[in-house]
Amino acid sequence: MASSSSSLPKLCFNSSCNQLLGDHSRRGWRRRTGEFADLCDRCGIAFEEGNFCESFHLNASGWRSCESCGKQIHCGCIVSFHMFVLLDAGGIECITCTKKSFILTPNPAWPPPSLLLPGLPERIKDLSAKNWSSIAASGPVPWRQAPSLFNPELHPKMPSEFNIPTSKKLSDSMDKKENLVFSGRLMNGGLKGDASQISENGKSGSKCEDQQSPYVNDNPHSAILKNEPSSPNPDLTLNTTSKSEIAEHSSISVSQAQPPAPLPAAANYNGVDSFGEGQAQIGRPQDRNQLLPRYWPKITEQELQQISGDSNSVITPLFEKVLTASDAGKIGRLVLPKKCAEVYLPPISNPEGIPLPVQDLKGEEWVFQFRFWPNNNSRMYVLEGVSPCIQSMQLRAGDTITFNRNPHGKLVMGCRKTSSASSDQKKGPVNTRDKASAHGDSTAKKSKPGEVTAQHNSKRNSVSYSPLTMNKANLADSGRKSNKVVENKCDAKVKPAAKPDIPIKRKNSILGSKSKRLRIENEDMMELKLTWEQAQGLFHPPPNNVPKIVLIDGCEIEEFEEPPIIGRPTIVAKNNLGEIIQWAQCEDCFKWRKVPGYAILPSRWTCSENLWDPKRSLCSADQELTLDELEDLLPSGNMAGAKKMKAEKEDPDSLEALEGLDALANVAIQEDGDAYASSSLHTTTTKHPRHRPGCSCIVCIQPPSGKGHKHKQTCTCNLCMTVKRRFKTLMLRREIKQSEKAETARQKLQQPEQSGDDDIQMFCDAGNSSSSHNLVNGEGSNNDQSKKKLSNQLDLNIHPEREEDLSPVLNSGSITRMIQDGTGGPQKVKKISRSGGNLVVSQPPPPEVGVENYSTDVA
DNA sequence: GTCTTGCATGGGT
DNA sequence: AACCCATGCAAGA
Repeated sequence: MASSSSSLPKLCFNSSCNQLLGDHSRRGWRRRTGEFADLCDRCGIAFEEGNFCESFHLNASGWRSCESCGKQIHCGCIVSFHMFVLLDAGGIECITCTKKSFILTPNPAWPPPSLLLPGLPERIKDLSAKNWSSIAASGPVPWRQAPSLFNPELHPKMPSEFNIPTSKKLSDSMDKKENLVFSGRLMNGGLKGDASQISENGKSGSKCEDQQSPYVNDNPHSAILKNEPSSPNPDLTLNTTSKSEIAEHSSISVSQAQPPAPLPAAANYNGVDSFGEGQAQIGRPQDRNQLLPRYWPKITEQELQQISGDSNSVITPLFEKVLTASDAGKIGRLVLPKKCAEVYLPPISNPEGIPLPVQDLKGEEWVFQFRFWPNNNSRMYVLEGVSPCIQSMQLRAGDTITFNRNPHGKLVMGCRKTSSASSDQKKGPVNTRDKASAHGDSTAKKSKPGEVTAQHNSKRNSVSYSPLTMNKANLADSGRKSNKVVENKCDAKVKPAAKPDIPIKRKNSILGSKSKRLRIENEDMMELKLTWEQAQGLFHPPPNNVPKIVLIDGCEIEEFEEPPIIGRPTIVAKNNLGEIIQWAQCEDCFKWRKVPGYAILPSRWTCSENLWDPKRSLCSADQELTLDELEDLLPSGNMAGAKKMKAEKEDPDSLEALEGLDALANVAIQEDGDAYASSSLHTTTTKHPRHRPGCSCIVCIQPPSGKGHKHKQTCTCNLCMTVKRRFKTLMLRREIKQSEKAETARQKLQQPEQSGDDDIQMFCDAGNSSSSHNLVNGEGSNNDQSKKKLSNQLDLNIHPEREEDLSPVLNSGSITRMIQDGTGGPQKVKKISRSGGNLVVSQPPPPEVGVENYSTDVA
């Protein structure tokens, strides 16, 4: 009897007594810590005889009468919590009367079909234990909400019946303040009244109306099953039984030696809560037919409260499932775990199934088709037509859907959304699977694929400021395609506050998944890469900030400690004095203003912000540049402003049409995913953070792909000369490396159009008209016309960064080539693999290239 | 061409 | 080894 393990002198746990306990004490009720209240002889005897509340709580509030026999029961008191059940229609019933009411049913977890159908709620409302008994078939089950759940012979046990860990473990669980409630904890009383509010010594009886101990309804079963229904003194019987079970439970707990956390946290919680003696029967499912732990309802109090709402409805958590991609997909089929379907849903014999009304959290009623498919001599249960509901609840793959039953027998769906991606990654177990893992669920523990994926994701989800992490919003502006890529191809976890799209189950990786739906095709990967690169192009590195280069999935990502600067693109040029200047276009009037070379302008910049030239700090001020100068200066793709101005000047009527064309062009450019389209004339590339405005290296002097100023074949500007020289240099290097091909290479140099069969393939920019002066072509080597057209033409509009990709360090196995867009539209960039891999390119401009001469001098 | 339906497949438990 | 179940996929609407 003595249960005290402390060496300190102890007082009787009954606060009304507090008598000093000697060596001998009597064990009272089970406390929430899992220990037992130590009582003095007098109190202990009163407890054992079932008179404790009558003796000590008589003046406390919370006494209620059994609706059937009128017996007074002190509700809400831990001492007598198991002596009554809450009636659906209100009121309580003593356990004796309850026992008379319940009998088991073959599948009593499910109410009569009539209860499944809408339209009968009123009838259901008055459903009492007797109603349930009328539909029951065999055996006493005091859990009117789901009597079958406690039919160990016919049905899998509810989590409430799973093993309870040792008291120590239970205590530990309590210490962790698990917020989960026992699945069988039905009563909203348990929701509204914190368990802790129910004093262990019964002092909180005053709150009993609001704190009807729910737990007795969960598991009084244990007492009843172990006691003869004819027990003359139910109270005493219950107490006695409890005590015997307590001992039994202790041994069970130890012998089964479950890890502290393998059980649903809910069970853990209840295993130690103040309602506790009912857990004597808690045990792990004994046979293989029982639910897998992953389906155990791990519903939290909060969720229960959400489901039960303000009503005093009693919610019975049945099972839950983490939504898969299929479940949450458009197809609208939710695969139900077989056991769950067979145990908790109405039996179906016809594959066509039956309509199954389900209520959601908002009280909305949905009717799904509950059916099965024959599958390998078995069945596969599905709920069809769940898509609207899933969408309504804004659930996605990875979220958990819970199935509960309200007192009326109606299914109520709850949900648990996975937390945001970042917290997922950082906080560890968050989703159900992880929770299960924490519980020791072996299946969950093996779910390493998810971890792999998480790592994979985290790879992309740099915490530091990188264009990648910031490119979402920007890409949204810079191109629909890019945006699409980000949304579809990047794991949603990258997106802040987004949930993972994929439940990550069994799959080794999303990218490498066997699932076609999850797999990112090579082409898409390429698209993704380009998108990242484009994103990089949008950012200026913060001043004096050297980025950290990270290689992710072969993509070079720069990370900055500080957020990158998104600056307004400008045209770098030189003035008469040879000083580096920039030409910036006013957002409002489209006029170009000269600003110092060092200036970094905000993305939206207007004349009024022209601090350097007060004379031209108003839009009304004339533009310094003539239109012709401007035309020379501007890359063709960015002539919108100039054209607009010119058109306005020459023919005001044409302006509108021109704007329309520009809009179309912009759309086209954006469609092509060119992040530069929206802005860049010359942006400081983050690929080369040292390239500041004014930098005139080979990379910086070139406009972005497709946007460049068209140079004529005979053009001898510095840029053209540089490119030509560089091309020559490249070929020479190649010549050295491939001595046996030296002769061929020289020929190619002289007749570049023939070089297409090899590595270097530069394509013309067909954006120009017939007089276009583009370069070398490889693809068209078998096309004589193309050859002629392309011969001796240099493309000065190649993407400089593509060239950088040629760096053997970064991309030794591939070479970028510009593929001519036959429509004359923006170039598309593809990377092709090189088998030879022996071309060394993209070294810094050779020394002979006088970079200082490459700036376009427009002054 | 798209959507729906029902079965098949195969990795995971 | 049997079963489960996520998902593919073909046929039909």
